This record gives sequence, structure tokens and C-alpha cells, in this order.
Amino acid sequence: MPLRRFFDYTLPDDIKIDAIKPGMRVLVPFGTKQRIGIVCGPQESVDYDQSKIKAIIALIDTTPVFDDHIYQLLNWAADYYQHPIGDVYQSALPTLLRENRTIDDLIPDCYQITNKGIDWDLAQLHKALKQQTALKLFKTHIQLDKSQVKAHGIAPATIKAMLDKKFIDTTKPDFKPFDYSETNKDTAEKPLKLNVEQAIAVTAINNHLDRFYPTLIEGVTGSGKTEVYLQNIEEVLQKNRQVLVLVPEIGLTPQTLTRFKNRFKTRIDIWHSALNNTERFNTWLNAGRGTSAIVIGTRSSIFIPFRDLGLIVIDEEHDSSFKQQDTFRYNARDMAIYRSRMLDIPIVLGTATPSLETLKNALDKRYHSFTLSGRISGHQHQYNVIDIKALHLQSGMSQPMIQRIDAHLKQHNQVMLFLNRRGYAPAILCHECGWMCECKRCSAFYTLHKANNQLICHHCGSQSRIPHQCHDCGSTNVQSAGQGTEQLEERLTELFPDITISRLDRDSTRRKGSFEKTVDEINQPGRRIIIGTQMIAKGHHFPNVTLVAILDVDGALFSGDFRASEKLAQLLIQVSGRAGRGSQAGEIALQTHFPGHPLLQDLINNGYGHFSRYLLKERNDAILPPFVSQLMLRSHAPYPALPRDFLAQVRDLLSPYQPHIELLGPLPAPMEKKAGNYRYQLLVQSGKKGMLQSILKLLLPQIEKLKLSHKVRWSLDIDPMDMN
DNA sequence: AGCACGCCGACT
DNA sequence: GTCGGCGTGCTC
Repeated sequence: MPLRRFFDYTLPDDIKIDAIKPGMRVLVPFGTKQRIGIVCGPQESVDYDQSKIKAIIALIDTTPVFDDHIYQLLNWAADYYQHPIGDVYQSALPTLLRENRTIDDLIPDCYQITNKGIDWDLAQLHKALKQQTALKLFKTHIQLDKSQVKAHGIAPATIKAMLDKKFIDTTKPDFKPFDYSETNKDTAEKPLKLNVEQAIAVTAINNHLDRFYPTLIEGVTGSGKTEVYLQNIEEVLQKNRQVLVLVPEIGLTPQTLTRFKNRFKTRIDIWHSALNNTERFNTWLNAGRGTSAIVIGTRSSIFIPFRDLGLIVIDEEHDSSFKQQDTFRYNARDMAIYRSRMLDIPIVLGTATPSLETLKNALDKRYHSFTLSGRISGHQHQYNVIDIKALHLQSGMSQPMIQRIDAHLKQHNQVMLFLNRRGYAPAILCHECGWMCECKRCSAFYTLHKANNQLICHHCGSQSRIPHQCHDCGSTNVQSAGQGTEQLEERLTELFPDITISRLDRDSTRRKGSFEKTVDEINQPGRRIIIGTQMIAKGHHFPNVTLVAILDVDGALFSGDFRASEKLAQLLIQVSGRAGRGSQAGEIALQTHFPGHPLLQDLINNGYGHFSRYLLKERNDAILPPFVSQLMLRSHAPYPALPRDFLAQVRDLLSPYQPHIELLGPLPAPMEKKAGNYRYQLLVQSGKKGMLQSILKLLLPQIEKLKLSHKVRWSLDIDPMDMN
């Protein structure tokens, strides 16, 4: 339950006190229903009316679903993020374990050779050759599960015959922890030769595998960060300890997995949102039993228990998908740091574009830090800033930009255009009076989608017909304004009729597997234009691309969000990293009205490393994170007064603590109305992190008691990443 | 978050 | 006299 408290129960006579341990699941009466509870005791006495305390109905587990470390990690997270403990436990539990089923029930039976089978003379089976082959296999493997049986081509009939003859029987599989010394290293890809910078990083980390050793590896795209992790991982596997590799949501591509599988001929499990419940349970179980050597997973894999975790790697450390943006708003990167400190193991954060939080930790020497500067291919990007002031634009493209595209295509290369706006046009307006077609449920304009012949609101998903007349003045002169990827595709088809164009955005890749399909097409050699949104910035390599064109950087240069420039720079570097990985150097062309903007110039001339250190200084001067801690209280309801008044009351509760804390708001959210709800926010900031935490902890009961707190939806966001 | 309870208006 | 819509308060 999303409640910020515990509930006490008595032990029934049939459960011995020694059988019950923290982190085990129990079945308990709760209100009118039965619920799964996580044991957080036992304790001697309670602060509650004894006569009202009910008894536990049944103990579900024989070993805790949360081992000591996970239990401690979750309790810490519930406290740090001030989130209801039950909800924290729930999010850490694979779905299959959220119900009253034992772990044993969930493990499918496997086939195991019997003593009779072991002693049986294979020659006697010369009339049953299928069984002979199968028995031979069982003699070496002892146990085979259903999928292995299938993989070895043993027919169900053969299995049935062997069960009848009692050569094999069904049993629960033994989970044998992996043994790296037993893996066949001859078939594995060999480690690459390291350059000096890589070698220094690898050695430093490998020399500190037995302690908490947080490390930042700051390496531009193509500098061989991954090779560094791989060689650290190898060393950890040699000690038969496990490795957790955290990747961004879209980072877990088949290419990533293949690279690991080619390198390590040992068990690798994955964890991401596309897995079904059974697959998730299997990864969870195999990590916990020590059968898997490596788990590669997205954000929530930070909750997976390991038998003996020896290293955590966080790839693309700066990526915002490590922060959960709803309900339990944890940051997997920060939890990973805590986890590795708790376990006394190293943690490696890798990125070309460190977040300012991590950069500060590195500069303050809280993290060890290594820089990889060399692009392995040896090519440097050329930046080409196109000043579009007073230039005529065709669907957002200037003539100089079109010329650059043409030049690269003429050289039989590929061109990638980045525009972070899907659809045909982000607005529809009346050319006579300026009326714009606005979503009724959101404070946002409708986006025109020509393919659907409809207007779609990108914030609530609502659809509307394209108006032929202005709703205000009745004029029929209604036009679209601005441009999206759909329009770019249309215009480029006109401009370059004989060039293949691929578009990669949420609309064009909605069907399962169609993204991968398009990527495969793109990686065929030949001239091509690739148009894409955010989703082309990460993960995938496009070796034939030599020009990356960025159409609009101005929005982020003058945004109200203080993180916008950091995000823009990370995006620019990430997008640029897609180009020129093959044999040719890449060009990055960007259009702006402000070619002399100091941030842009710094980034282009001096690189992200210099730029980010400058930004950090700016944050220090402006007293912003990571130099202060923030906490965002959000509230929404179908009427503006409710959430605004609620946050005003919260502000009144907090205001006596000024000036230890600073209060900003309540203010309407940047998008005040979304999906029919009015949204307000109150930002609390403090130079002393502990102060913020303890004040909040003290006041939460009072906040929960506010009458309005039941009438509005409200949430807490510790260390917010997004100010929306 | 559920869920029950109880108050109140609408309808048979 | 009964049904159901929603505000309120509780869950060991």
C-alpha cells in the first residue's frame, strides 16, 4: 500500500520465530482483504491497541525475497526518496512474486537422470537410438530443462519413454553458480589492444576490485570506453563474481548484447521493459542464485538481488532514463552508487558527456576519474555553424544547409538530419487573425499529422479534425506553422527525388521491430538521408553517415530550465557521435540565429569537457544543483485553485524553516494544463542536503493531514531532473 | 490506493 | 422506501 507506515501483526503458533526473517513475504489480513506483506521485524512490542492486532495468515517464503543487502538498499531508498515503503518493496519485486505463490511453484520442472539411467549400458539401447542419444546427453549434463531438451532436438515422445523406463525423472533444477574457469575461452573474442589512456583506467580499476571504488570514465564516442569495462568485467568474472551493467532504456540493443555474448562465453541475462513476467522472474532468480555471470539491464535492474555482485557498470551515466519520472521517483545511478558502497565494490560510470552531478563528484575527488581522448578511428569532427538570421528557410532548412546535404550525397555518403519534433507541423494558425488551434485538455497547440490527416495533441494524445476555417474570424486562410520530421521528409523528397529517405521517429517506428528493420536498411551502403528525432541520438551506430545536420538549437539556448544547456550539449555530442565512425571524418552542421552564443562557441571550439566545467562554474555562481539540493512538490487537479491552495498550505508549513531552505512557488507548471488537469509546483532548495531531508520528514505527517491533500493528486520528487 | 460506510438526492 | 453517487476515514 502506498502508505508511509508499518503495520504490526502477531505470529500464529504454527510459524516459529526462527523461521521468519526480514525480507520474507507473508499473507496477512488487511482491511477486508488479504494482502502480501514484507516482513520488517520481528519486534518485541508495539505502539498500537493490542486487541486490534491480527495474526499473519501464512508465511510464503523459506528464504527472504530481499536478501540483507537489497532489504537495506530498499529501506535506504524509501527514506531518501521519502516514498511509501510498501510501494518501494513492490517496485523491487518481480510481478510474479507479488502474488501468493512460492518461488518453488514458479520454477518449472526439469528432467534429471536417475541412478538407473546413470548405470544403464548405452549399448542395450541399440534398438532405441533416439533414447540412446538422449541418455548419452543426460549422462554428461545430469539435468536438462524443457527448452534445452527442445534445443537438442529430443522429441517429447522420447522423453516420455525415458520417464516410463525411469531413466530420468522430473525435479526442480539445481542452480549452480557460474564458474568462469569452466567456460570455453577459445571461442570468445579476444580483448583489444589498449592505448595508454585505456590501459591506465583498466589497471586502476582492476587494482581496486575489493573495495568501493567509484570511477568516472569520460570518453568521447569511439574512444573505447566499452573496451575498458569489458576488461574490468573479465577480471571480475575471473574471481567468479557477478557484474551488473546498467544501460539507458534504449541502450539495450541487440548489438550491445551481441558484443557481450561474443566476448564472454558465460551466462548473460537481460532485464528491460519488453520482457514478460516469466523472463523477468528468470533473470531475477538466476542473478540471485549466482547462475548468471552478467546482468545487463535498464533502470529497475538496480533492484535485482545478486549472489555475489563484484562490479557495477553504468553506461551513459548522464542519461535521464535512469531517473524514474513517476510514482517512486528514484535515480538508479544514485542507488547504484549507494549499493556499491554498501557492498564495497567498484562502480564504473561511463559517458562522453558526464552529468554535472557526476562531474562535480569527479572534480571534488569523490570519484576517481579517467579521460579517454583519442577517437580510435583518428578522425575529428568538423563543426559548421550556419547563421540563419535573415535567411529564407524551406521547411526549416537554409540554402547553405541544403548545399551541405547535397555535397555529402554527391560523395555517395549518408546524411542524418536531427529534428526533435515529430509530425508535420507543430501548430495550425489563422493567417488573418492569428488564432491557433489549441488542445482543449492541455495548454498546448495541436500538431498537424498529414499521414493521419488529423491534429494530434502530443501531450494527451487527443485527436481532432483539421479545421478549414478559423474558429475566431471564420477566415479560410488557415495554415500550418513550423515544421516536424514528416514535413522534412516531404520537402527532402522534392529536393532530392532520387535519394532514399528513411525517417525514424515514434510515428514511423510504431510497429514492433520496425525500428531495427529501418536501422538495418540504413546500414546498407549507399546514398541516403536519415531523418530522426531523439531516438536516433543514442545507442545505434550509423557508419556511413558523414554529415549530421541539426536544424534547431535555439530553443534550448534560451530555455527557462536551467538544465537545458547541459541537455542540449549532451544531445549534440551524442548525435555527432553517430557520424563518421567508418573510414571518413564527420561534419556537424547546425543552424542557429545566434552563432556567437558563448555556450555554443565554447562547446564547438573547446569540446564538452571544457564546456561542462564552465557550466558547472555557472551553476555554482547561480546557486543551482549540484551545488544545492532540490525537492519538487507537484500537485494537480481538474481545477487550478485546489492544487495551488494545497501547495500554498504546504509552503506555510515549510516557511518557518527559512532561510535554511529556500522556497519557490507555488507556481503553475511550465505546461499549466495537461490532459484536463491543472498542475502546480513548489520548489524547495537548500545548500544542506540533510536539512532538506529532515525538515521534510518532520512535516510529511502534517502535509498528509491537510484536508486538501485528499482532494488533489500530489507527489514528491527528490533531486528532480525535469522541471515540468 | 482500495474499500466500506454514511449522507443525501432522485426515483418508484 | 430503495438505489447509487460521492465525501470521509481507516487499514495492524
